[in-house]
Amino acid sequence: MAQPKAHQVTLRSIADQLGLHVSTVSRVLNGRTGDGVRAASGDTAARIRRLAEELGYQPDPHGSGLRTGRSRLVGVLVPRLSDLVLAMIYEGIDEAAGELGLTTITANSRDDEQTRRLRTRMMLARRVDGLIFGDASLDSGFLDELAADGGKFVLVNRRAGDHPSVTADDVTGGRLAAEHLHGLGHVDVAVIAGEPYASTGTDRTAGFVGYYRDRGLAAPLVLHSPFDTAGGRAAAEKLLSRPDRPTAIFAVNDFAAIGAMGAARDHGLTVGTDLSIMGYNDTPLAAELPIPLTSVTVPTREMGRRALTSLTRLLAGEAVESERLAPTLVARASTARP
Amino acid sequence: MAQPKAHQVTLRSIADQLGLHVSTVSRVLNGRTGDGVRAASGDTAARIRRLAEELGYQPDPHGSGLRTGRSRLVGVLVPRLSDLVLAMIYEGIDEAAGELGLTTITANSRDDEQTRRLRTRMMLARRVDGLIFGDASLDSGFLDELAADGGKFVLVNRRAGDHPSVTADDVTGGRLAAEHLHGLGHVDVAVIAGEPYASTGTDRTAGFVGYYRDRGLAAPLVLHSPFDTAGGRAAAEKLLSRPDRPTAIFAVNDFAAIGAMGAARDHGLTVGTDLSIMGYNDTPLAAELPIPLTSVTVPTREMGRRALTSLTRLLAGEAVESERLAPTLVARASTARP
DNA sequence: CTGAAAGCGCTTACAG
DNA sequence: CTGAAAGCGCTTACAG
Repeated sequence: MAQPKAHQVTLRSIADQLGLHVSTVSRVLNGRTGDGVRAASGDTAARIRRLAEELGYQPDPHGSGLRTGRSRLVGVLVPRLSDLVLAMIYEGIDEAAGELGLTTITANSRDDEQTRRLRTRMMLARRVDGLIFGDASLDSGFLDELAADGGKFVLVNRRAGDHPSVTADDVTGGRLAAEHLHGLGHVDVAVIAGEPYASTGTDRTAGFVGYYRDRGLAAPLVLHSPFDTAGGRAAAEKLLSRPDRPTAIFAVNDFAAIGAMGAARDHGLTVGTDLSIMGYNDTPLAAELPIPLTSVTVPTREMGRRALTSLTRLLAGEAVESERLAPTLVARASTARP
Repeated sequence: MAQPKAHQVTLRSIADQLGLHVSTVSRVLNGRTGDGVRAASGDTAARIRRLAEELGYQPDPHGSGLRTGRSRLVGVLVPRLSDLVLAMIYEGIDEAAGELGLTTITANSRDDEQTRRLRTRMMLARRVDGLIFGDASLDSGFLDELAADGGKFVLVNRRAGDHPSVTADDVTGGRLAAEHLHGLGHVDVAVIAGEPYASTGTDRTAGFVGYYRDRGLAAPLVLHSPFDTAGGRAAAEKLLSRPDRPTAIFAVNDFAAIGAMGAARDHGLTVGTDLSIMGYNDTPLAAELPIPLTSVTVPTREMGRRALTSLTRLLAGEAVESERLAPTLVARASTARP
């Protein structure tokens, strides 16, 4: 026998109190308002709605989920939620989900293939209706498999293969960065490029390098590194120790840029004056740093919102196109003429 | 009629293939291994387990949830996930939850009472088994109500009322900060105290102020502010504009401290030399800043893990005690002798 | 407009 | 050791 649940309000308890059948109550409470078709007579419907409201009825998702085969649950996989950019994207996703009565569950993959598979599996076990991946690797093998198995998902922040994605136009963003530094007069420039498996880093780098190359200028130095502060510091350390050290550094991520600022200080260089450094994403910190950081703004939360919208379209059977949101550059004190 | 689900593996499909009854399969697959009691003969059990494994059986939580009245879902409410400290706590919670086969859902309350109520309601509608609040307000009215209604929850990071919580010992942390600055010789000190409704800020401030008061020294200046960089900058701006400006500032949060560093620079002060600034939480950024930030380390992820453990105990009917984790101070270049 | 039935997948007390 | 039944709460095609 089932556990008696704590005097829970169910369709049945409402139906019984009103002397109606539970199916009638269900029809009314699920009735898309504004329809021509009515689920019950105006009077009956009103009585049902009033009582449901009064008792604080909340449909049990286990019941409806079991019956409909849909959970109204969306899984969101990210490299790590403690990466501010991903946290903000997730906030956008969750905000949009909440407005549609969807619930999100999230997990960190730490950009590790095995963890990615395991956590995806756990989300599928939870019967999510669809997934949003914020941790796509350019090597899209896992996603290809998942798609082949009928998995429904969209990517956010990073693109991969031909899977539908909502990203910023990172190539353009990288080009904006190059245009800015070149415009200031920087010719010897370097890129702290992030991880090679992430389209964000590689696209920004490609845009940046392309700009210099297209003008027949010396190719920028490119160094890969983790996306965090320590990674940026280590990469900048290497760059600044070279005899032909650059006059400007473009880090594909604000946190890496902050790390680079630390390395600059260690080398006795004043950022903005002796060395220009810029970041990417324009995190809330960038403007408030002791030396405000030039960065490229990306509509992070909006990216999350759109990814969720895209996913719901996909789940509704519509075809969805990838979206590329436009970045803009914000010049601050960390970059200046050489 | 129900939607035919995509050839899903169910207890029934396994039972049919093996010529067994679904209840037998259920008993075997739920059998706590290592029991003296066996759910089925060794041979039958082995066949069931082998087939389940082979087909990749994953129990449908809608079925078990409906039946047992438990969802194995935990709700986590935070002020905002884009606050790094909360993101790290959440990571700890989710990590521990995953190890126990629990799934977490999270939401931002933005420290807004109405949002807090709404999002809690949504989690309850999702039938979470229990809740973890990372956004407790010292005015614990809402939590008192929830507890009276039989809601099961623990608090994390911030304490409130007598509700079970897992926090750092913030009073001690504040005292450590005071001891450090006083030890360096700072007498004119100020506190950027955060929001008055959060125990983190008020406890750290109380510990700090208490240390100076206990020694008969002038009471530190105390200014409340938002916990973020912009808030810290604005508060420091005020402090540094005073004729009797302090020689050291204790910000109860690293991000506020970074904002204060910006304000110092605007005033032409070199942090560490002309003005000491310290933060709290020792976020990964602190050590990597151009001027490394003195801070108080708190085992953030561990706090999250323990909160989850506490909640599972509570849900199992055990009595749980509040926990206070010990903080330690990390001295860096941002604080020095006046 | 409303009722009655079926059944989604699961667990568990009961029989044998 | 295994089966059979009941029932958790819900939705939906079918009748009337």
